Amino acid sequence: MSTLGFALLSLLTRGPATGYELSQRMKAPIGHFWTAKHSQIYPELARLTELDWVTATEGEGPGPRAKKTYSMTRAGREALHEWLVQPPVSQPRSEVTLKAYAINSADPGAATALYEQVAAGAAATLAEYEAEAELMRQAGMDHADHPRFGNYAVLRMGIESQRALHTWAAWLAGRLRSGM
Amino acid sequence: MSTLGFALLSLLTRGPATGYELSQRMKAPIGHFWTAKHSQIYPELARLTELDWVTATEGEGPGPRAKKTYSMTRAGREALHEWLVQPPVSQPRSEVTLKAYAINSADPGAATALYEQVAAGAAATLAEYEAEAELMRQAGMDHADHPRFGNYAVLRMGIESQRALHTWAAWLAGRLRSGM
DNA sequence: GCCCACATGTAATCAGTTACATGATTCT
DNA sequence: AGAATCATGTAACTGATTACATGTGGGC
Repeated sequence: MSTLGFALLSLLTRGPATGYELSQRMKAPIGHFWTAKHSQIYPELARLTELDWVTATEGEGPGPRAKKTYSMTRAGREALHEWLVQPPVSQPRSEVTLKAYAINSADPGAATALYEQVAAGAAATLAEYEAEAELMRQAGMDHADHPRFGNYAVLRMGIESQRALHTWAAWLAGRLRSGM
Repeated sequence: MSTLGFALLSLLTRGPATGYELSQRMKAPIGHFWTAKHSQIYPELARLTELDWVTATEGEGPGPRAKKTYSMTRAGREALHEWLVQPPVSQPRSEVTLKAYAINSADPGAATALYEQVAAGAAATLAEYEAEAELMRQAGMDHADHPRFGNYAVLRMGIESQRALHTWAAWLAGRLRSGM
């Protein structure tokens, strides 16, 4: 099973949902670290159904096709349970870091502007996440026994990532300015 | 042109190379943020050659085929120059963060062990990167005018990323222990 | 003799994005 | 009347991994 399959199972731990709702749920907070379009989600749900890791109950849809609400099965829960504690393998990809590798081939002014912009964007996103995290703490979501502690944990990673990006981009912009 | 194409051009700013050498060069430091197998690199070099962004000079190879050494052309340098200052679009993917989202469905003991392991791994990688960065500073690579400043900049992002990962994983492991 | 480094490719498959296709309800 | 939201799918294509395929030279 692909990572996306487990991502969908993870989303279903928050309760049954349609493919459409799963794609909405995927937006925040895990969308900061894993995304998929509906065109990838629907076939994946079909595969999960084949495996009997999820089941669908059909109902009246707004369009020409039936609306299907998916729930995890016992087998799905077991598969997820195992996957969750396997050491992760995927390595990150970062286009902005790749660009920094060839920075001496870039126009200094434009490059400085780019990394200042990246730093500013990271600062803005960070502020957003911090505000959301504060709301979550007020709801008690920062305790491991809260049913949506996972949302808080993911947001914390978002905060750490954006902080790292901000620190780095601001440092780089500064270096470029002093080297001009 | 795909991101990989620009990654290869970036690697060629360090001097002409064969496909094989490019795949070696890709290992460190940019391999921490962008990788490709040789099976993806060779066809991509062919596409870059079609575009006249690189040229190959052929020579005797160790195997049945000729060894080709690639160099960037003026057009390649111009294309890279433009790409370097375009705002990056790709969003990161993190399997370990995805797993944290469904943490309440995991076995608490195994999950604690997993995040402790992630934290320990990040600490080890961080120490490695710090040592390498110190060597680079001694070589003067921390100045924007040094021809390999890009290597140092990428390594700095590696340091910030590992620091963020370590902070987060250690925090999460601590939370899981206190919630047990 | 066997493994490793050097060196280059192709084929099959899987993962992910973009575009195409349909249609009801609700809000402006 | 037109746009947005709800809702589900397929087709075509691009990007990336795994597996197949070949062959030399050097070290143990």
